[in-house]
Amino acid sequence: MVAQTPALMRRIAHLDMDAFYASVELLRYPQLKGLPVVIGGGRRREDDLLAQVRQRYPDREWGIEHLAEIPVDVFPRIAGYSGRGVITTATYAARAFGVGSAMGVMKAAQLCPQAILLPVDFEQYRHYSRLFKSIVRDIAPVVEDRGVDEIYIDFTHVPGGQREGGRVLARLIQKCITDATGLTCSIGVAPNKLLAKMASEMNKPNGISILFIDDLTEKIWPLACRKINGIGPKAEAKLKTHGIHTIGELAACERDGLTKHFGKSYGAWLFDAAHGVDDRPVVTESEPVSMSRETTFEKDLHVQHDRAALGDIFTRLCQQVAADLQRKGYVGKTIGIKLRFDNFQSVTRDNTLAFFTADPLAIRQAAGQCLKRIEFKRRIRLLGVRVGSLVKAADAPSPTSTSEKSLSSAFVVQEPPPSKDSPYEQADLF
DNA sequence: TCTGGGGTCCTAGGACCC
DNA sequence: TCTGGGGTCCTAGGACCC
Repeated sequence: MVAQTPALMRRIAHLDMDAFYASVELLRYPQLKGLPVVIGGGRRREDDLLAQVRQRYPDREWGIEHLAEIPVDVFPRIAGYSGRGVITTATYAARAFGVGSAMGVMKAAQLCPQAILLPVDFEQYRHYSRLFKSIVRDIAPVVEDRGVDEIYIDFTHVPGGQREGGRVLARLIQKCITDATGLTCSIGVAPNKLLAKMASEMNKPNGISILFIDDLTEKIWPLACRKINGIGPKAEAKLKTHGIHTIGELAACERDGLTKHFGKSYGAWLFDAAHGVDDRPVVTESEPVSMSRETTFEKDLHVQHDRAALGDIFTRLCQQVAADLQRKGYVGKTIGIKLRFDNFQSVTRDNTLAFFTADPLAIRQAAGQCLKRIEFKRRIRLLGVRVGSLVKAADAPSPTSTSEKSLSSAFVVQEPPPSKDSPYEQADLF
């Protein structure tokens, strides 16, 4: 006798933390609640808050345990900022002024000069990221990571995951996260990831939206095409040239017409997306494909004039990416560089080695070869180093193995020659 | 007032091998 | 003399996402 499997509806949730970075900052600085606060502004250190408050209010003790008591007027205002950088998150009070993520800080300063500007603190955000994800996994184990503040959750087989289309479980998760962290999130539950992602945006902040496939025409089709995760600014603009603005208008297109103008693969995907079709599973584990480090300079640098500075930065990026690889236990064999010129044009070069490595010297050498293949006509704004074709260090073919003679010799040949000053000294770079 | 840093995936051409 | 395809790897660029 075989147990009868109940007919389960596929229910997928998308969970999005509300104004995540800014909300985490408000946990430390509750005195900023309700005020316009933006996070971002590049690497420039803000004035140390405690030093500032000690100077301005010298009549009492100020320690790390008093952060929540620092008067609001001590916090740096965005109007005093000059330099590069973009906003990563803004509180809802700041968003009311039109300030939003990915906006240049200087533009935000014009829209809302009184906004408080805080530097990013990834340590803190990672801590709360791990915390809320572990809370969710304790309730519903099938979770796909989509960055620090977003996840997909498969509700289908979770006890209670079917009740009210997922609303009951969504409410439970929302409550557990808020009780444990003080942070709020928005959750959308739908038949698939595509629709769940759109649903979670419908009722922000601290909202829940439940979507069934029958809601498609009423709730999805009136939305702009850009609301579909996977339609960016380029695709949106191209769709507009065909008179297609809403998802409903996209759904009215013929599949063949879309594949003709947008390519076989993307065109077919557009058609499916507009009809709410998406079979992608919730993927709980995945291996990294590449790791990289890049930096935008405070000022654009000149290849010859700033040669020494560029060389130092280049070496540091190689060391950083090597340290990342080693810390996480990966090695790679495609070493690449990325440059952005002052006109924002980007170029990349890469170089596939005969061996896997996580060694800063080997990376620096291979990346140096890439650099030689670039023609420098303009000042440089950004430099990056990337290592791809990753495998787990433990799974990598060993260069010393007797059965891998060719790899072994390649490894030796590629080792940069030792130098008595710095092992990174290389006259022909930059 | 120009536009961060970390990723993934796709395309398209060329080399090279069978 | 003319004429193959398929498969895989590598490289460069670009769209998109968080």
